[in-house]
Amino acid sequence: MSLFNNLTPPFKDPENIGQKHQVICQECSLYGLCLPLGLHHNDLEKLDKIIKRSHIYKRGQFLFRINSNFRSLFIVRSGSFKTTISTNDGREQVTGFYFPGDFIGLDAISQQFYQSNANALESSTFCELPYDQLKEMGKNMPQLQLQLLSRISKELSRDKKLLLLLGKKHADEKLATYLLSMSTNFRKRGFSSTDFQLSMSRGDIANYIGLAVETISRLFSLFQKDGLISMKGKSISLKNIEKLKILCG
Amino acid sequence: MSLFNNLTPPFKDPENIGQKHQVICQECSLYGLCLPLGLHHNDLEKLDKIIKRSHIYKRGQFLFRINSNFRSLFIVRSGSFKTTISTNDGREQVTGFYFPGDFIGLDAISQQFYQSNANALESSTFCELPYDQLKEMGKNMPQLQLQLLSRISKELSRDKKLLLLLGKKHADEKLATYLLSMSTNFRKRGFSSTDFQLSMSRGDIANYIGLAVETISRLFSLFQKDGLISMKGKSISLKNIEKLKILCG
DNA sequence: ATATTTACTTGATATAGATCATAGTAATTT
DNA sequence: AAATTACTATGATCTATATCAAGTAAATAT
Repeated sequence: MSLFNNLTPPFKDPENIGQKHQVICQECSLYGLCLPLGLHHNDLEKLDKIIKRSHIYKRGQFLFRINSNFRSLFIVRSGSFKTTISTNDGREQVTGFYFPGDFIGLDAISQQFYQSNANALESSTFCELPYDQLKEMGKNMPQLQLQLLSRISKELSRDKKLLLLLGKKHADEKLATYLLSMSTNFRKRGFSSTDFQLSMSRGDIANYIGLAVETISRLFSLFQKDGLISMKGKSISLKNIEKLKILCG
Repeated sequence: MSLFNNLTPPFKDPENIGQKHQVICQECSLYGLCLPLGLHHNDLEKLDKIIKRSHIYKRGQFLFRINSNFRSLFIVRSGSFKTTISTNDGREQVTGFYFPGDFIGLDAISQQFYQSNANALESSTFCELPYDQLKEMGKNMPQLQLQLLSRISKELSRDKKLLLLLGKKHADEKLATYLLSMSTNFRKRGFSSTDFQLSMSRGDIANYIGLAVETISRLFSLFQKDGLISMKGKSISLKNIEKLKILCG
């Protein structure tokens, strides 16, 4: 279980479904990272009413599948998710990892359908925002619209950097970049930027940054030998952030 | 010069700078492809007033550079543009090609600064939308906000597909995918989907889809030998779209 | 018109990282 | 607790595509 699971009230019993999940936005620990940021009290209460809060989704469980009808945007509450798309013959690409406060489904807004599959990397929860209602509310809440625009622009900018990574970086640069971006993810959420748990498998990391699993394994070993990191299973500790930054390219 | 240059009033004399460019939105041939779509007459007139219409930018000329202050969004009026980002040591990645009606700069909305370089692939013109004014107008024009959101979501979805291409597709699949996406670009703008001029160099194509120029050259030769396409310089004719579609993966 | 630069093509060779093979380890199910 | 399954590590080998080399064609400058 990743540290992210501690961001919202911890769910000690994974079978404890449907309870304690109705935390309102004002009392949510994600408040500072999430959509409501900057909304007035009244507006926040309205938004609060259209948000559906999920029970726990277990590892592998799907939030939505590609080409299914687009109805809602999702915001991660606890845990983490990945999105994937595939070629016709089944080669799969991980197109994003999502952590508490992140939006999932933004690329579906312009079409009728979801543009990827989304599933949980670990036991996770999320908030669901029915898009029709959100759209309606947005008409009288410019601040909400701007937040949405800003979030989607942010993801676009992230993906452009990923294009550079996939297109031009070497294996070691890819992994260093990935580790530092995870480090930033944790720091922004108030956790240690040097010691954390990766919620995704080596396979998912490899896929996301365009490498084979074996290459990732070898690089982790190499990085450890060079004193850049130390790791045990999914726990990792960044030992030389400066060197990692240089390695990023 | 690409066919796209004929979309708006053709500029026969490339030195004819500052003339004939003040076409209003209502009379612009891009109307159906562009931002104003769905706006009421009054709103359109307001929008029209904040739009600055550019003179001709020559091949290579920059619209903006990475890390410079974000002030405006741009919409291609004629010609075409590319955006690029680089590693520290100067390896460059083309992150997008932009054609008439396309927005440039959407990934800068959430930051203070442009996230890429943008320059013209050929003699081109654009409309400039000062973002502060656009934001202000959006508060009273939900339709405008939704258009913007839809456009940015569309680009996000395009980039996700590009991640799949860069991460998982083979060289021939990459090129086939690229050619068909160009074909769609032309079709959507009312041109032939089988016969067109590529405004970008082999080098730009290669870079965009993560290959070496030499590989592109070889593949073009191979595709011609196999009767998939025929081409002379930058003019290309798709001879077997069905086979190309199968090749896409 | 001619020179010079830049873009493109094709062949020969090299290599980064994939794939294959095997074994160990951790997680999950029975 | 044992058995099955999924994940991870590491060595050996292979291959798709990059890089290097050299010539041709096209574009731009003189």
